[in-house]
Amino acid sequence: VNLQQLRYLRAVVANGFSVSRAAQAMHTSQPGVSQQIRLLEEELGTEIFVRDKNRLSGLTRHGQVIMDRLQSGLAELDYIKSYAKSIRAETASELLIVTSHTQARYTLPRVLEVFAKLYPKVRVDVRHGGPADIVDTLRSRFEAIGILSSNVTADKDLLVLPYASHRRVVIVPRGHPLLRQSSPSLHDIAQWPLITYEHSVGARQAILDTFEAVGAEPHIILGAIDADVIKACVERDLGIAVVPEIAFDAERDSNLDVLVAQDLFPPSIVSLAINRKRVLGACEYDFIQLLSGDLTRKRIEEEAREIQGSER
Amino acid sequence: VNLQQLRYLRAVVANGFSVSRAAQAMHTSQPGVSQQIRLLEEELGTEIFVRDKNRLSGLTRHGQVIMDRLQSGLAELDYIKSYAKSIRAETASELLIVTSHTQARYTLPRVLEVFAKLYPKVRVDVRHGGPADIVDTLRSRFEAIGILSSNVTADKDLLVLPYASHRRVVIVPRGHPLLRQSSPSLHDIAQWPLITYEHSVGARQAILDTFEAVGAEPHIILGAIDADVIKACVERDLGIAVVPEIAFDAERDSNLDVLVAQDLFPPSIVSLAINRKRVLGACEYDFIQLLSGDLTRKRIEEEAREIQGSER
DNA sequence: ATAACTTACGGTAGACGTAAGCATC
DNA sequence: GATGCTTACGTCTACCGTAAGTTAT
Repeated sequence: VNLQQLRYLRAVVANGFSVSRAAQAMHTSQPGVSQQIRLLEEELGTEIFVRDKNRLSGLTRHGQVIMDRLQSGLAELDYIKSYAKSIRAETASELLIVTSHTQARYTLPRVLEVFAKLYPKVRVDVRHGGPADIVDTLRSRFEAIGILSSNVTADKDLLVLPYASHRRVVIVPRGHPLLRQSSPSLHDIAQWPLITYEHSVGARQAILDTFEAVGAEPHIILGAIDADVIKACVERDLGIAVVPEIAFDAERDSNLDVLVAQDLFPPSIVSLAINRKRVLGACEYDFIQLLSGDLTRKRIEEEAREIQGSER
Repeated sequence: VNLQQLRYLRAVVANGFSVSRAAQAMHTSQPGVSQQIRLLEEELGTEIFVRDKNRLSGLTRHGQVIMDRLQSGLAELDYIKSYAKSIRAETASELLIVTSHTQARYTLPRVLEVFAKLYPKVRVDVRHGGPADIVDTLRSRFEAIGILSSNVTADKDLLVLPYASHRRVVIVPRGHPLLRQSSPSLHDIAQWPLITYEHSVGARQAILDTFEAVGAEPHIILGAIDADVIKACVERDLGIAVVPEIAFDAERDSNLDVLVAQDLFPPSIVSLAINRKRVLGACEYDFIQLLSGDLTRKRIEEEAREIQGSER
């Protein structure tokens, strides 16, 4: 068994069971990948992929178990390389930030601006995705730093530290009838077509749950991936929306109004999330502290030590 | 980076930083191991081992982090092979049981006898060691099945299911003065030289804690690794001892007597422990159910599902 | 006919083993 | 001088890429 074979396997899965795309991604030839996978299956004595009409189409039952172990195993080993690279450079040479679109768009830029001055040579990659994507990435790439704007269910592999809370507001087109009500209720708001996030975004569920808790049934007219799209749609009077306060800028969004009934929706809790196995360096700690002064190195080290308990 | 290199690395650590012994263990030549490790260190750009007078003597600070990830990563990948082997054979071809000496000696034989009839072709390896060894093995070899006779601190990687409780008894040489007391206290018992387990055995601490709780200070005259040695010593009147009731056999141990004051010591809780990542097959479930009828397949599957929660 | 995986085959890198070299006790 | 790690070097395996083959849409 060879590491390369396992990487090929992972690449094939990551590329939707396409050997050709996997080969491209791995900068190698397609037959090589094909053959190595066959060899591996032969050596293990079990089919990993379901072959459908001479094409890979999925994982066998056993393949799923194998891929599970393979993913986490390779993640560990890959981190060794990432870690080695970071210590070689003394200070990290790149940061991988995974976060929600809202954070990437409305809070990170300020942080990145300051950070870039502190560490002009560090490349920062920002990815955004839904909570599931973020957690997935934190699991498979230990070096990533996650910023989640949803309440992630406690995860034994991750260290999750809430550090901020953003109020949510209802935005409406300028001069909207709702503005005339002194303190509109959730039921009042539910009367109007609602524009909200797409399924993969964590905030969607939080918002819908709030309506549901009081028995209100909003009519969702559109699900968008980010607040910018939502705002654009609200401007065009397609409906109203609930967004984090930080996504609203009174100057730029002059075509929108905010309802005063602020606290109808629970705030969005922003947390830092990192893989427990991650070893942070000075650069990372500085970045994190820029997110929130509360997240000091000392505190993070304490929190990290906490739950572990029984490590040898 | 090559899988083989990583295996060499692990072998060197496992063999007390001896390259030669690692090479032997890996059935290869010493120079090969030496060179591959150098190559790996070069590729990673960091020293993993502390070299002391042309000899490896420990891990560097970075080496520790690397080895940590490497151990768990390789464990995952090795399990793939183990798993593949087990599905190839339809029923498992071997079981690895790790347990305390007491269990291995006094409860397992009966179980193994029945199991051998059910699965005559399955080879069963029984290892014994202290709680730390057992947990270590369960962490690095997922295929292992652990039977712990101590209360293991909750471990996120392991599924621990208590299934039995053994009373502890005080054994004394036949006709010992203590037998004349109607119900001796812990203080009375502490008057006599005590033979107990060695440090690595979990029961030692449980027993000493019991004395300490009432302020008694037994004089430990000997620490042995297993109950058989302890019994032999008690027979020769070196002292008295506290052992699980199952370790005492009235017929065979005719030179010993048991104190009637039974419940002075807390019982020894016996638990099944398996790695959460382990996939159990019919053979394993049958083995486990032989340990205790309560440990049905259904129950184990339920318990396994429980704490996970947030897996993708 | 095209797209995708598989088989066939030759070249080459790199892992392994032997043998010699060095350092420490 | 014995032990144990390192360097040097030749061999040989096996991985990879090219090219041709197969299969299904």
